[in-house]
Amino acid sequence: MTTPVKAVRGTRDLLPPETALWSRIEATAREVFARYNFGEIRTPIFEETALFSRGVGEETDIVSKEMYTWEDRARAQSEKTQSLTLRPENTAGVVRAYIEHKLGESGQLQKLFYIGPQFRRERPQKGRYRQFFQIGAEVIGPTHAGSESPLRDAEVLEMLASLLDALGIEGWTLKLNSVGSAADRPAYLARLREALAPVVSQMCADCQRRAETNPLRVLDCKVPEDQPIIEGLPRIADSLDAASREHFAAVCAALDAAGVEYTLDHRLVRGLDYYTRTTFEFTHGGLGAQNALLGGGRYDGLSEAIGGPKAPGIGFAIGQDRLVLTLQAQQQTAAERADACIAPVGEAQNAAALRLARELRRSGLRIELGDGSFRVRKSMELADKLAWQIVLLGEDELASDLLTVKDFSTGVQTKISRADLAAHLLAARKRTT
RNA sequence: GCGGCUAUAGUUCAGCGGCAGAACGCCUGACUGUGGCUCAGGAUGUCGUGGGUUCGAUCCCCACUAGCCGCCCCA
Repeated sequence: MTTPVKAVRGTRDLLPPETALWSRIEATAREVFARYNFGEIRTPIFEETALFSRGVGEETDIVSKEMYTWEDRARAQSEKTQSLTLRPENTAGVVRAYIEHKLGESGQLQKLFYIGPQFRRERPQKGRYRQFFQIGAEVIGPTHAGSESPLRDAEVLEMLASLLDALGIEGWTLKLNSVGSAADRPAYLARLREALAPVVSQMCADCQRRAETNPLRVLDCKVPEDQPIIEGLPRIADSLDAASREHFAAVCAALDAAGVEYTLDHRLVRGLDYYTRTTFEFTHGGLGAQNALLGGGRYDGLSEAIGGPKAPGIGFAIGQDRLVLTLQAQQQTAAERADACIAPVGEAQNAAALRLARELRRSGLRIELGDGSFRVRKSMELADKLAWQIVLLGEDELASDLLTVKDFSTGVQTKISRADLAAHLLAARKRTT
């Protein structure tokens, strides 16, 4: 026997009943996005590698070691090979599409959402997969369309709070920070390096490494002994120019007015180079080491970084896998039941049963169809597992047009005329769900 | 990429250097057109893969693979 092929590391199959939860999350997200007047965008699963190296940043972990990249072969002698990459995130692709289709020329703010798989070659863990699913949105446009307005930041954050509430996620925390403009960043980094130089030798090994490779990440360190040192380091907030500071204050004021709760976290640092000014993360305690439900921020210079016009924007990506984990921990998902199971009593009633099932399904009912080769006892057992009610279809029923209907939740068995059956089952559904 | 733990029935998990186990689930019957509760029976495994030690390995050792936990990073 040949060895069976298995799903590759870090990927998995999603099966019922879990997929019902995935669908519900997507449906809720679409509803909420619609209320904020966002439209859907679908970008390709793979892009030119340069999009990510220039957009996300050559030095980020994502680009430097986590991308699925390959050389796509040339089709003809005259053609060159092309370096392609499975998208590790979707913001760069959306901004690429924004530039390519000259969406900025409309003069309108573009409000786009996406739902789809992303790929990063990390070591898999709970809540961290190599193919994972993000639900995200971007607000982007020319400055005169209001894309830089702090009100946009606040609206996006308020929308996220509403979405998590609509999904039934309990106990989330919004962490908020401003990492400053493209101009603020180098100035702050210089100050940070200066402050780190005399103290870094007293910090943990990770911090000593981070001080070299990515000093911002030192702020993220969780080692208790390092905390007093980190508290003494310069804060990003103190290095912001007046415009950034004012912008961030306006975001906070709008959130206060809307009644969205948040905590300021001056150490919140994001791992993608394109983030500027407002950055945020929604976390949930139940997720363990991967506690970020979603993350995002402003990216005022991304369009220009990949060759487009000035197009400030703000966006986020939600880890759908992590929403599923959180919701599963809150309430266990039960298999969904059909409204009714049509059970032909003998094989002679099979054809009539299919016809009845067709009628009921056309009225919008969820119907399981049994088999006349089953004994009634077995049909009852089966139906009780799959459906809320059973409709027995035997010789008597067909002759009289009065069908035997039993409701498993009450145990009550009645005779219902065929004409009234659909209405009866629909009414029962309102009670049971 | 680094460190640790784990891998046995469909599922959750016991187990022991000498015939492979439980619970739940599944199938059959008691009950030939009535489920749930009960009772009686039954089926199910390359014990993750490959090597080694041993008379003998599911068990001990090594490697690999995968999952989980932590680091890193992020969604």
